[in-house]
Amino acid sequence: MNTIVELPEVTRKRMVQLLQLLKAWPDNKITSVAISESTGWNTSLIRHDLWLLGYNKGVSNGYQVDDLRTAISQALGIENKLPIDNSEQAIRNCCIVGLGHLGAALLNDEMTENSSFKIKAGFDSNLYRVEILRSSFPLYPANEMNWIIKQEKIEYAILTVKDETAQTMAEKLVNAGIKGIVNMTNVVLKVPEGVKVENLSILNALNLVINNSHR
Amino acid sequence: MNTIVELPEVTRKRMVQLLQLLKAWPDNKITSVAISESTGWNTSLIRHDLWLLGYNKGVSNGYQVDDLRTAISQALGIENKLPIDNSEQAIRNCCIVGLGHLGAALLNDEMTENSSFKIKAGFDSNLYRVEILRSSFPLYPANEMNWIIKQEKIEYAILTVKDETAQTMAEKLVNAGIKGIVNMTNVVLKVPEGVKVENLSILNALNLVINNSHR
DNA sequence: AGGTGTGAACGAATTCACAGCC
DNA sequence: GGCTGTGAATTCGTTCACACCT
Repeated sequence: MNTIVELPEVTRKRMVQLLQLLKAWPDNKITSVAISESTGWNTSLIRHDLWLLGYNKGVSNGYQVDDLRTAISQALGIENKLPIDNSEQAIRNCCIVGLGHLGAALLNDEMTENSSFKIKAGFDSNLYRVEILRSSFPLYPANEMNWIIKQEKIEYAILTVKDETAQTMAEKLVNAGIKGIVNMTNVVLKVPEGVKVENLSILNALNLVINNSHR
Repeated sequence: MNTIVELPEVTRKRMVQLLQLLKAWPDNKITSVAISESTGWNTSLIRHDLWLLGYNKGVSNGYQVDDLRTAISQALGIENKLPIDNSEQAIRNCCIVGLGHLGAALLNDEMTENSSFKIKAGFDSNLYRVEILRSSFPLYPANEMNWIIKQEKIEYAILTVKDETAQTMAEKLVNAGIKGIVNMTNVVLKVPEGVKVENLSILNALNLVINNSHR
């Protein structure tokens, strides 16, 4: 048996991905071997992750996809809902900060469809953008960020401002009570402990994808 | 002394970020303590990383920012150039696959300015998009991907198609000889060993940024 | 046979500790 | 005193090995 202890970050990362794999899985059965073939993770690692997470309903010929999905979702607190399922569940409100090219690309709900996230607002310090852009949720000038975030109970932000203003904006978000930031800028953000940052800089990713294996 | 061995992936990741930090550093001197304050990494970890990478020009009162920058760039093969510097250097060609909201947001060069990357092409299977979108590099229908990639010597791709076609497109990219993929879809891509994938799914990032620390 | 659950064994990454330098 | 370079010690993550199930 395994005590309810904080899951390691690496495991969480894999489980979030596994959830995506399961979402698109054709069959209703899956084995650690099959997962391994799709992901490259060692079969023991997969079983071990599942074990850490407290799941032990696997039978000798694999896992039940639906059951595994809901188990992982619950363990991670993700509530990755199926399109049909409209059960009452925690909605996590988020916002987009910076409506330049990248931010403006996120102005429709499609990304968060069937997820437990809901985009409630977009912000930009450029009033023109705020007025001219069309979106499926309201846009506001950046100076209204603080009270809107509080009023709308927004907990997470997607940061798509330009590098120069990234740190300043992050600080404003933190002051407004934001709990997590998806950072699409190239900047290494400095945030107080307790605020989680996930870095998604495309340029940094390109730099990491360079393959200088000497072989 | 330290033999020229493959750098661990974690170290590479930190170094790419450190490079960004140095790029914006106001002073020309920096210490491991200062880096730690900005990034949260333990000071020993920073020194250790630098050591792994073979750098040992730090004096007892810190590092020379410019020198450290070029050293890291070289060690990683990144050639992170300063705006002024127009030295001859390896250009890494890349392309954007999928010109939906996200892909269309990347149709100008600004992201790769001052980097060693150059976007040479955009692809989409929707001919209408290919014709109507404006960009600072040519756009092509997806079925011309293979020969354009070869002709233009494109090595890296940013994948911004919708989830349903992600795996198929990735396979086409691999067949065309692509070496690395920045994967902005939610799909866990299955690629042959030797092809590097960096996952940048915004939705997955949101799921990871959820903070269920029980404290 | 082909699968899971689980702890132990192993390997990788981080932190500690301290000598040496300015 | 405050800093780096570096190996050793420690912590953390992955893989192995095997009992058990169907």
